[in-house]
Formats: sequence, structure tokens, C-alpha cells
Amino acid sequence: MGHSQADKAASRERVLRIAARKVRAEGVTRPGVAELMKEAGLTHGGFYKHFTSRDDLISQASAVALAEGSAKMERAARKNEQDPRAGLVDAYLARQHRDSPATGCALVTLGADAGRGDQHFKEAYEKQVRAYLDLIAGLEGDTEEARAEAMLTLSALVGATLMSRALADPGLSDELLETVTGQLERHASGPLPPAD
Amino acid sequence: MGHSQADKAASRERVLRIAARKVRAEGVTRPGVAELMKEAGLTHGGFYKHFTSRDDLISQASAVALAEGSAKMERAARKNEQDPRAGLVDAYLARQHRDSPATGCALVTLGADAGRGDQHFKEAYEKQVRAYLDLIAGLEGDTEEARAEAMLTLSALVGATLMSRALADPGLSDELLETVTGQLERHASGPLPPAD
DNA sequence: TGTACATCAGTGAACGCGCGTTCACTGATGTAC
DNA sequence: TGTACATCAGTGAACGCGCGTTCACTGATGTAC
Repeated sequence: MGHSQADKAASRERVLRIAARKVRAEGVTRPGVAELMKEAGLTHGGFYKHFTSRDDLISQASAVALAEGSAKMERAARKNEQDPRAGLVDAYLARQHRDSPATGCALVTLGADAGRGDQHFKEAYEKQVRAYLDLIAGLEGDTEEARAEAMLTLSALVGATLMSRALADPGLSDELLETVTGQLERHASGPLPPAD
Repeated sequence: MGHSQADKAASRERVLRIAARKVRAEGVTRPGVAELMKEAGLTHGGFYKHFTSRDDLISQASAVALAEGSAKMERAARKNEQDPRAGLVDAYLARQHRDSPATGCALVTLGADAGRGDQHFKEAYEKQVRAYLDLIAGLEGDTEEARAEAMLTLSALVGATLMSRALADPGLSDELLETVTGQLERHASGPLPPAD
């Protein structure tokens, strides 16, 4: 309830984070100013003390959503110390990720919106794509083959997650996630066949 | 300008097709009733002679978009008679497809919307997913391995297309499409390594 | 340390525009005789 | 085959609601002396 400078920064931060979640859950067109402010415990009038327009907020929120989502995934991936790529695949294609788009990777939820978006939006999107590619190619470093593999892997992760959320049959959705996980693990060591 | 029964059916059809394109290009929240009617050469007032509400139209248009897009892709795929799977990969990851979302496969453009949509929407989406899987698994028929491969392939097609449209750097976008094409062709004959 | 004053985060009413929806009307279509 | 009449696709004005934005106001914060 205070009005201090620190409170202002906290309010702004709160609105931005809420918007970042909402944007992933509902797309960039949905969340309204009044609704967002209310969830932040404020009234709509004060909105313009923090952002110049709704577009301004949504633009910033989209960037935050992209950064948050991939940071979270990267953390999950690195829990598997020997093989972050495998860790990423498991975390990305987990049911938990499928079932919580609001806090998940925004490459999936904001892909179509970014495709229709302005240059700024696309740059924020691209930054995350590059981060994922680096993470996946990982220790194999800069070989062309590792990069190519990483592109296939990331594409499959994003596509499988997108579709898994849009299927009516939960069984097919589960199967898709599990199968793609299996396929990607098989190809883990590059296009050459695994020993077993 | 006539008012015959045939004209009515044609008008309805026209509005529906325009909506199907718009929905892919702009998402399900964007296209407005007046705008759609205008593009169909009509005024907005007559809209409710054809549809009970905007939601009704958008719902039908989404189903049409999904059906149209995958029918078009299937046709392109079958031009390669020996190997429809390879034909599909080439057509799907073509720049031409990336650059024309309005007439392309709606698994990409409507994925996020379907994920947030109702059961009906998800069923329409799922139907197309199954059609693609059948097409890709193709002659290899019903082996579990072919089905698994098909899921990986479709996921990669959808994910790569989604991302390729959302990147700021056209070079990276091109590279993504070309690389994933190459990777998928390599894995064409299943998880076992190609001879060369 | 206390007091007077300026600043400004937050409030809530009001505005205005866009858009989905309704409605009275028109005139071509198509049917009844 | 022609004529009178009913139907109904399409028109365009009007309505009403939601929502982004504005604005006058309040009261806590923080600074000047």
C-alpha cells in the first residue's frame, strides 16, 4: 500500500511478470490492462505511471516471457551434468511442461505471435533460439554436424510440445511426447548409429 | 448481386474461406465480422443470415483452415510418387511455405490457439495430425518404428516452420529450413544409418 | 530532530472508439394460381 | 405463360458493451530548512 520508489519498481515488476505469464497462456491479444492491474493488486488508472501503452507492456512482457521460459529450461537441462542435451529433451517433453504453458518455454506459445510481430519481437525470439541451439550443441561445440543436430532437436521439441497441447486425445498426446523423447535420445550422439 | 439460394451458399462459402485464410494469418482473435464481410463483397449486417455468431464462424473457419492446409500439403507430398515422405518434407520446409502462412499448414499457425481452444477445435486439430502421421509412415505401414519416426518427423516440420517464421535474421531462417530438411532426409529410412 | 512543502504512485470516474449484434427495410427470387 | 404474393439475402443505421486511455484528486513519501 506504500507509495515509495521501491514500491513503484516492485509494482512495475509485478505487472510485467503477470503479463509475461498471461501472454504465454492466452497469446498477445488477450490480457487486458484492467485485468492485469487487478491481479497485481492495483487499479487500472495507475497503469500509465509504468508503461506508455498496452502495446508497450505486451512487447516487454513477451521479451520477459521468452527469457524466463528458456532460462527455466536451461536450468532443468543442466541438472543432467553429463548431458545437458538429454536433460533438456526430458524436461522439455515432460507432461509437466506440456500442462503448464503459462510458465513454460515461450518459443512454443509465442511462436505464431512472433511470426506476426515486429522486428523487436522477432529479435527477442531469435535470441532464445540461439541460446537453445548453443545449449544443445553444447560440448560438441561448433562442428557443423552438432549445429545441424541441434536444429533438428530444437525443432522437434517445439513442434511436439505445440501439438501435444492441441490434441483432443490425452493418450495420443502422451504417446507423442514419449515417442519423440525416445527418438531424440536415439539420435543423441549424432546421426551415426548408437552402439547397442 | 443476386439473392438466389445458390448465391447464398456461394456467399457463405466465400466468407468461410476468407475467414480460414485470415485465421491462419492473424490468429483466431483478430479478424472482425465487418472486415470479413467486406472482403467477401458484402456488408456486415447480413452476416447473421449465415452464421449464428462470430465464434461460430471462427470455429468453422479453423476447421476449414486445418483441412485445407493439410490437403494442400498432402497433394504436394504425393507429387513425389516413390517417396511421399520426402515430398512432404521438401514442400513443408520450402521457403514458399514459410512465407505464406495464410495458405499453409494450420498445424503451425493454429497450434497455440488450438491448445487454448475447446474440445471441438482440438478434435479438428488431432484429425489433421493423424492424417499427417499416416502419410509420413506411409507404405512402411503400421510398424511401431515407422510410427515413431513419423512423430519425430512431423514434430520437426511443425517446429522448424514455426520458428523459421519468427526469426529476425532471414539467413538463420533459411539455414534452419535447409538444415532440418537435410537432417530429416538423412533419417529417411528409419533410425538405422544410411549406407553412404 | 522536527516541521512545511513538493512530488508522485495509486485511485476511480469518465471518455471515446471499435466491434459484435440487432433491426427495420428493400428488392430480387421463386412459388401459387 | 403470365401475374400476384411471400420469402428471404443483403443493406446500413443504431445499439450496447468492453476496453484502452485520460484526468482530477488523494495521501504517503521524501526533501529542504
